[in-house]
Amino acid sequence: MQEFSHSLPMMLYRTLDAVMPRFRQIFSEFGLTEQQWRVLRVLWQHEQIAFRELADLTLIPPPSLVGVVDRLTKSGLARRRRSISDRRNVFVQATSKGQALEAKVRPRVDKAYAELRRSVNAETWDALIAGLDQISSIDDEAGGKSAGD
Amino acid sequence: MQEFSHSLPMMLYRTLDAVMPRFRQIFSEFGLTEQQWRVLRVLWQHEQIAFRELADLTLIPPPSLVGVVDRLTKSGLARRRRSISDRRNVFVQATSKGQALEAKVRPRVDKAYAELRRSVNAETWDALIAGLDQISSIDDEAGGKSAGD
DNA sequence: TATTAATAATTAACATATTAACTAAAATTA
DNA sequence: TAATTTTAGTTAATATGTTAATTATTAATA
Repeated sequence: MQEFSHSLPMMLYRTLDAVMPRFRQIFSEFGLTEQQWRVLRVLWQHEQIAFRELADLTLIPPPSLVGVVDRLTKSGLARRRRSISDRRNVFVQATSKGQALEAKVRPRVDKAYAELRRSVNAETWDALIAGLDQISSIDDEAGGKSAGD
Repeated sequence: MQEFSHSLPMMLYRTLDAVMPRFRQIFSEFGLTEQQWRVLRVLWQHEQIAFRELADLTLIPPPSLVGVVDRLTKSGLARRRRSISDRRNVFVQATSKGQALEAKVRPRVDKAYAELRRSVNAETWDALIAGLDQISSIDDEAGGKSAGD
């Protein structure tokens, strides 16, 4: 039985702790949080996107996303739009100011990401991504809350 | 250039989202949060442990750990103890009630963990852990906040 | 020894995660 | 069509993450 410190969850958290600070450093230079960056990152490739889909793509839970979009709106970087056909739905889109930010932030982030990737052996990296992809696609049936109830 | 959705950070978050719910489910049955579990998990193998070391081993940042230990104390599962030699230092230890909890919670968690591990190919798992270990040991020099300033 | 610098834990302020409850709107059914 | 159920977004309550500032204590130095 492996050590607690080397359990999968702890390894995942430790890796995030090692990797994220360099990116958050960049985000903060532009007054962005990590979650705000993720939302913008998605908005930059969608003219407009449904709230729920935005939550899925950013991995931000809906209750949290409400606040993130609120703050992006206050910053003038994004805006909400009610669907006309189904007024329950909300679409989110980047403002022109939000769009303009891409040209400034992305190069910095992309560069940091490239540096990170270069610091790791290529096969190791690919195996890692593949492993993560495999585990993240496991159906969460344990716990009894599956879709088959 | 790979997709945003398959960037390392997003893959790590997605994996955690896939893996953690089954454990949190168990924790909640015993009135524990994930962080409280982590602290107890460490306290169970240390007669007493320095606050800072506890933060390092649980990967819980000190400001957060203050609250976690507070709540564990209110629950009667842990207690603080000031160091006599250096009154700045705080030691944390599990109460007898906190120790007793191990026999109830750990078997459940260990079982869930074993199931998780069985659901993944052995070589994939090992490669994953190895990759995470390698990346998490990268010196965070990017950002200019290294120890060499 | 008085002063200054360094440490350890904590507090503060703000943003986010988690789970449950709630509201409005739409879809379904009696 | 009225009542019921479902769905989408939001609010609420509590816990935690992140960064900076504070407090208490100790160590280092003039």
